[in-house]
Amino acid sequence: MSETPSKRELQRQERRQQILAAALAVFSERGFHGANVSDVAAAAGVSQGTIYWYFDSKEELLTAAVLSYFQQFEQDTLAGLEGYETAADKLRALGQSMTQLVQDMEGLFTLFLEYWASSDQREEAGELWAAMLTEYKDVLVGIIEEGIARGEFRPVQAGPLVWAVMAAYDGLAAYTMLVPDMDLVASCQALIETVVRGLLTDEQICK
Amino acid sequence: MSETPSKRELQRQERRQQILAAALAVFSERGFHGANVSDVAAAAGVSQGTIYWYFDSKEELLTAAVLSYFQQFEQDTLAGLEGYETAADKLRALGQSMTQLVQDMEGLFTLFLEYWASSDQREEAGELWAAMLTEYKDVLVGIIEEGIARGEFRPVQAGPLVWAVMAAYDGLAAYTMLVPDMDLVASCQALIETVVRGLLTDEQICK
Amino acid sequence: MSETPSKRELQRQERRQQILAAALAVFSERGFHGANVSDVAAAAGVSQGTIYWYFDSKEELLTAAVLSYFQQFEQDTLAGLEGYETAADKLRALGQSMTQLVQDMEGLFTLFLEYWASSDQREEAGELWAAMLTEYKDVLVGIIEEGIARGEFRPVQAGPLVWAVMAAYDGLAAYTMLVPDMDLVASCQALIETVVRGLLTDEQICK
Amino acid sequence: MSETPSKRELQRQERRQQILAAALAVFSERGFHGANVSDVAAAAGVSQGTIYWYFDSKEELLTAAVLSYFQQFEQDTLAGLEGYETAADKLRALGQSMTQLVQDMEGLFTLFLEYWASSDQREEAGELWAAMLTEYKDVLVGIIEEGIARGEFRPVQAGPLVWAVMAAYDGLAAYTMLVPDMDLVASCQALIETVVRGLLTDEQICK
DNA sequence: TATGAATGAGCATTCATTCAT
DNA sequence: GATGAATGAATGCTCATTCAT
Repeated sequence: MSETPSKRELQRQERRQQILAAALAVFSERGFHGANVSDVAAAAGVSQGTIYWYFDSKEELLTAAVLSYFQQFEQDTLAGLEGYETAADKLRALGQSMTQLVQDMEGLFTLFLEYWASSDQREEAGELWAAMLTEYKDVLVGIIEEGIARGEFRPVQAGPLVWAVMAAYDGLAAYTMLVPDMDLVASCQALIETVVRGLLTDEQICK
Repeated sequence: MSETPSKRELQRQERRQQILAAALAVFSERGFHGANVSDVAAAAGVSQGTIYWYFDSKEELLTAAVLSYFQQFEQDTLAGLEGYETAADKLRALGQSMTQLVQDMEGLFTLFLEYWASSDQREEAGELWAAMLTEYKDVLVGIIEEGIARGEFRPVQAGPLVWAVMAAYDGLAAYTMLVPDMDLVASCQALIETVVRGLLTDEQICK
Repeated sequence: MSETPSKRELQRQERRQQILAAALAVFSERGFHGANVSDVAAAAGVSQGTIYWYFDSKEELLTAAVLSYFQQFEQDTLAGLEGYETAADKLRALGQSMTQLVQDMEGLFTLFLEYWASSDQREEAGELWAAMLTEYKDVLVGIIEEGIARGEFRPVQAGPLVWAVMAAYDGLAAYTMLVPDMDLVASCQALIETVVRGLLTDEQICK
Repeated sequence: MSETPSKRELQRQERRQQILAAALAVFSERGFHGANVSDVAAAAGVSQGTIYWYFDSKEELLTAAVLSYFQQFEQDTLAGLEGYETAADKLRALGQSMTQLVQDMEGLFTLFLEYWASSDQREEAGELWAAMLTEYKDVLVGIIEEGIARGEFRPVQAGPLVWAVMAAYDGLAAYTMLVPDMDLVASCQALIETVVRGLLTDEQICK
């Protein structure tokens, strides 16, 4: 009845976060199939039963963990875009955020891949995922179209290109774990530079 | 008297292929974790035991299936490169092969993702993967460096860029399944075109 | 308030005993290899999973069952030694306990044999066994040495002889099942009597 | 039709021996359940199928191997009895043979135990085994009764005692593997000496 | 709320045995 | 005779999920 989220509710949220953090850590280390619920429970310092008090299934737990992580990332990143003038600079800034993300994620990325790839979840989770990616894509498309409008970029169809660029980052995250001597940062930079140059108008280049 | 490697051996190879094909089909449809060995056996028209006569484990079966598929692809693709003159055209040709691959693979790609992401294999199988990817990368790097030598491309560091492009294709394959309304072919083309343009020297662009 | 170790813990112990008893019964009837975990589960009135909640493996279950049985036997037997005066009488009393054991054990003994003989356990479990046997041996050695000190027995090296006597009982248990018309009790008595006489000093015999 | 066992037949016997030897080696090293038919086949340098050309089942293979070994032993041992005068000396001589056997057998003994203990075989194999043991027992009983007749031994019931002595040897063989620091030879000697003394008449001792 | 005990379906793998060649 | 390929029943064990306290 009270407006303040009762101490109970606060504790509940806290406990929930505690479990989510543990889940993220455990899943990203051992993979979704490799980790089991009791591992998460142990890492969170609660019993198996408690996990099911907060989440309906192992799958839902994973979804929640992944979402919470990405929502945080998205907020932080978009906020960091302020203060850049040209579309090219904005693209470069976003590129850096994504590079950072890819570096930080390590195991997390494997986890996402496995999660996508695992057959059962494709429906529900796929939609969530698609929504997040699309949101992200729209930001990038916006920047490019802005660049086109400003005469900075050639009049390309931004959408397909943006998908490819995002896919490249995700793919690179995967490669990192397979090809240890690959220079992740160099690849990210080479990509964004080449793409930005590919977008520039002839005037921008030939002036 | 005959040069042929004994009928037995032939039958053996045939049976092996039969199982590999079934494994590829079943795994790519139901995923590695989702499918069980008896599914594969049934699809191949043999008993479970027979699977183990030809492969040591479910995992090894997967590795063999995936590898055999890719080796075939690699051969075909590289053969198709003949007949193109400029580095830009070769890149475009390769881009088309990869686009085709990504389209064909559908379920296969999910499988590869799961395979990469799944925790156990990372060691042995990861190295196989890395080797294949590296081989591929070297071909692409060779083309770009040839382009640089011919004065067609700017003197970029080809390696990192190539990784990013390959990663983009793989990533797009994954996206396809998540974001149904994404235009895969358009993305592939936008990528390769933008990248090729990003590589061209100022002279090529401004002439 | 209560000293009792929580109802939970009590139930846990009870359940554990219940499973151990079932395991002993099932294993001794069908042998370790012949019986399967679900047999034990059924006999204990629990599910297979529950077995694994209490024991790590089928093998560990066997070890625990066998140990619990023997520890009980050891306690009972040693307690029964009180009240005998001469070393010879003590030996005879122990001999009777062991005879009784051998008679009761029937299937159990087969199980123990299989357990010893089965290759995997030799390491860990073998040590447990060795410890138990050694403990037992020391008791017998103590009695004989006491007899020597009292001038009742000749000054023999007790250790090796005791091993042989214990081995004889175990061997007889095995023979019982192979040679149905063998008179187990007579053999046990003949053995202990002959050995006791063999131990007596010349004075004891010739007086 | 020919009396001479045709070359075919000779080869067959040879091959059979070859398999028996391999079986004995493999089974005694890995145990009956631990070893599989293909292990034996590999050790014998033949294919699995061949094993079944010579033996009906894994079990029959084991039986044949064990029997062939023991029959050899029995022959050798009994032959060695000639040349001893007193019953006591004969007992001691037999004791030495058995000690030797127990030492040589190592893994073989484990094998026998496992074989006995394993539930299925008890019927057929048990009888074989019983027959062999009984034969052996009768020899020992004969010696003791001869000693009694000669006035060397007390008029004991030889049968039960002999079973116990034989059981002791078998038991010691088992113990050897469990209790590494047990002195097997000392135990065997202590046993036979104590038993022989236990058998001697008062006159023999007090004279 | 939280616990830990209980469940039981599900699955990879082994291996004695058979059989076409 | 001999081979090696094929079979398929059998089983230990895992783990997401449920439930009595």
